[in-house]
Amino acid sequence: MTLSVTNTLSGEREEFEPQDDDDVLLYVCGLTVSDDAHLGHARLWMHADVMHRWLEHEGYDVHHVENFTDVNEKITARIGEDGFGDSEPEVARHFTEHVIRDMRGLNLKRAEVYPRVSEHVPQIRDLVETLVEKGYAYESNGSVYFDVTAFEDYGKLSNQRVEEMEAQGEAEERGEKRHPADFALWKAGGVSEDAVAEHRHEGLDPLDGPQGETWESPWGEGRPGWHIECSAMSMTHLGETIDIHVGGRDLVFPHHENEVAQSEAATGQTFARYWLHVGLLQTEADKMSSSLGNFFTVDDALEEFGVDVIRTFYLSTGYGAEQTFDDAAMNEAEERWDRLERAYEAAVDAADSPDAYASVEDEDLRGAVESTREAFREAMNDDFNVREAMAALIELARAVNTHVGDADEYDYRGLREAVEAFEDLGGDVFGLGFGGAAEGGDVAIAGDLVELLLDVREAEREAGNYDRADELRDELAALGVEVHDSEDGPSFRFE
RNA sequence: GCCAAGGUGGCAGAGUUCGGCCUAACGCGUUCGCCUGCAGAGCGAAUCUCCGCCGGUUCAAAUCCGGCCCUUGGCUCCA
Repeated sequence: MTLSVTNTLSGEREEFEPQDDDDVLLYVCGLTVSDDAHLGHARLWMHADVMHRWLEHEGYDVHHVENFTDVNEKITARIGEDGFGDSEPEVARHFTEHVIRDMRGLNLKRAEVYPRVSEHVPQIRDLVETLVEKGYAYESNGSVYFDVTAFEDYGKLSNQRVEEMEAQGEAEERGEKRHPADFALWKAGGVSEDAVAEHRHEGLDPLDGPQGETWESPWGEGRPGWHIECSAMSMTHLGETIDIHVGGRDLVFPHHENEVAQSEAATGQTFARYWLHVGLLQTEADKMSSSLGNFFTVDDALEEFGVDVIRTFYLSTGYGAEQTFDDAAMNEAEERWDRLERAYEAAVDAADSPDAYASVEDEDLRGAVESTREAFREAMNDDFNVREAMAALIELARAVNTHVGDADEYDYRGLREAVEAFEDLGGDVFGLGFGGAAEGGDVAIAGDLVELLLDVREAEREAGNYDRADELRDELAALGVEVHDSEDGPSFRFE
């Protein structure tokens, strides 16, 4: 049973075989650091992260590179705003730091390298020079453009034809370009004032003017084009041919198409062997008036829902499909995560209880662990079908609940195996917080205090003072402590 | 107009690569039963015979073929 993925290049499902048996070269098309990241970005990261984790789980050494685009008009447009900084690098650093905090908060595995455009200008210049020398690019007024007609395979990723694009652009729109589909590899001069004005936020003095960085080049002072950066950084850190390139579906054309063209024209080698595109996150679209509050930053979402609920939300739809973010979806995610977490805690507690010392054998439980691992693996190998894999985990939760609820004596080994499956599959692969934070210090004391209150409440119950008992339970609930009565006495969990 | 992704039961969302185990997984919601002093959690059950529309292929189609409708993303220095 091997991994198969949907490759945008072929439009079909293909068996995944990395160039090297042990290593996987993974490039994730990163973010332009001109704003705080929102849940749409996080969805891409999360799916790339789960792919990374699954490949590692299957024994591969994953070399993960993810760029930050820190040279861009959108960044210069923010200069001087809200104390973000007085230069392009300062503004970029401000947002980069924020984005890294978000990534940590989302429990993403670290990439090996997070290259920045500003640190790869020499490589970009070299790449552009190579393209000019090979006849795939031409200089025009100090800018350099890629000549799409010179690259035979142009359009192979997005399935478009150069001839058809020809019809779209009127001659006067071409400006310095020979063909309307040609794109800039190197832009002459400083930042474009028009582009900056377009992204300039209100309340800023337009006379401040753009203050973007510029670099020397054989064609004069200028800045790198947008698409070239990914090619240069990918090649610098992972070589001419990578295994997997992950990106948002909105970037297939022109960005990824152009990456393929310029990279392959320069090296003569395949740029990326598998192109995996992540579907976009939709909001309740048509309420366009409230579009201000319509997009959630990662920051706010982390605050409101917590990592595990956010990850569970993303885990309920395959990476390739679109997903809608709304209250109902988040509520469902919350319920699903609670269910998993409760079952996990029940398994941990039961395995540690006196009833587990008898250690009977429950075939159903042990069978469930085994079928969960099998189903999970099969689902993940099926184009990273996270929803199916998640379903397998929930089946395990049911099996644990049934065992803990029905059995007089517990199957210690079966419970341990279940706990391990939760931690391995749900924790390591899905990045969910199973058994993560060790309880200590204040939390332990709080737990002892709750126990104390529950003892008091038990006394009230035995005395028939149910009003008082319910009051205590309600008050604890208000503090985030969920009380659960059973034959064996009360238990609780922190929400 | 062109390219791409998608239209599945109250919601959400797998399944379509390799047609039958799909009278459609997992979950959310609702209802009921067990449990409980009550509640929650848990377990069990019900709800939904149906997979955008039309036609075709087949013993058999959500899954294959043809046509149509709709939604979303992209279409040149803009992520």
